[in-house]
Amino acid sequence: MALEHAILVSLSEQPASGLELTRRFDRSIGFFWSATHQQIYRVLARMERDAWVHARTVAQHGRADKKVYAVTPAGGRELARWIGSPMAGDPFRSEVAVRLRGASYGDRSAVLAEVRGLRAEHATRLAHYELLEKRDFPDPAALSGHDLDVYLVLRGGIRLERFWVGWLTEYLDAHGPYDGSDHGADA
Amino acid sequence: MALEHAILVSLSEQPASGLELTRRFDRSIGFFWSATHQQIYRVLARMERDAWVHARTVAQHGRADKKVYAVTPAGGRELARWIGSPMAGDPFRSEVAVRLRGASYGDRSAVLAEVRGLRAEHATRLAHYELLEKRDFPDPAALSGHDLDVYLVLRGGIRLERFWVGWLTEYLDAHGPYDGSDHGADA
DNA sequence: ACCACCTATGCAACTCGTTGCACAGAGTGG
DNA sequence: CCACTCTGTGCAACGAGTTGCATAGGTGGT
Repeated sequence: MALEHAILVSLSEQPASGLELTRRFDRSIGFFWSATHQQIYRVLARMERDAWVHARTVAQHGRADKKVYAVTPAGGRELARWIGSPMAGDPFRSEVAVRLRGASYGDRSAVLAEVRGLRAEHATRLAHYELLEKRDFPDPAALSGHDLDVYLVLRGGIRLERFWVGWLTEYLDAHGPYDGSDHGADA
Repeated sequence: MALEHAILVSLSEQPASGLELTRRFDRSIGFFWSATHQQIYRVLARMERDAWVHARTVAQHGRADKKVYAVTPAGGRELARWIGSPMAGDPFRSEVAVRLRGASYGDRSAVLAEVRGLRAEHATRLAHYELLEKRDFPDPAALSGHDLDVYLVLRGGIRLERFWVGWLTEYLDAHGPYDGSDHGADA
């Protein structure tokens, strides 16, 4: 549904091959949209068929040739059309929430341990994002246009990680009359 | 992947028919997991085949018969197993984020209008959740067990809606040198 | 009597996404 | 030279989820 458009955004920022796109989807774009390389290749093929992108084969130093994709005018029009189309809120689908709600039907202490691990992961990611923010956007007030958009999406990632850390902490506090530190391994 | 387990949680709380489950997935459970009735019927059939649930046909007043499903011991064991299995963080996949990042390739003012509408929706939902919190959980400190879990998941919904309202507000503030109020209709 | 609508269940076809595997060229180490 | 690994591209099969439609009984309006 939207992978095509995520790819159009990414290729508009900078043309890339399938594998390069895959790496982006494991990094910056991947903060809010993930995709495997197979899916990307398949969608790229369809987009090329529809003339939304155009491939240019590039011979490389020692490696295999790569096909570098760039957005065509038709692709740009499609992206602009989609950007302006009505926006639906993202459906929130959380396996974690299902588990938390069902915790009393399983091993509560195991769930608490998992939640501690999960909170640690989110805290790590949050720290990483905050580092990126400081490093890449020292003066947010000076930003505008696409740079500002990139910054604001990073801000969204930061806010989201804070949501997770906050919620999981509330969960642990409510269920654990223990202290916040771990007597065990994780966290 | 997890719809089976979401259904197990819901049926553990209270047995239900396919349509009743569908309504739950449009309400409380649906805050963090959505499913259409077709999908629910299909998964229920598979779960019955695997003996995770057992159906009892119930004749009704005037309406058509319904099949009320309840969790079997085997289903309870499966749920307990899943609850205790390693928990992966929920992948965050946001079409909204893709649009915000790509806004400069389309009509910026249209995006801003959409974002204002979206923020209004999230604010409405937040108010609704906060009402539920006050009405159903006047004394959270007294909760324990499954009731506490239900409350904490609602708290997650509240925190998530606050995330959305906060982020979208930051986006609008950064892009709109206008005031926060709307000269138009939404917001 | 007829039509429209509601509850309740379900099938079929399709899209989206994941997983596992394949293949080809090129560099690296034994 | 052979096996291994890395990059780069791709197919096939499957599972998850959505959309559209079908059916069957009951209820209420005209």
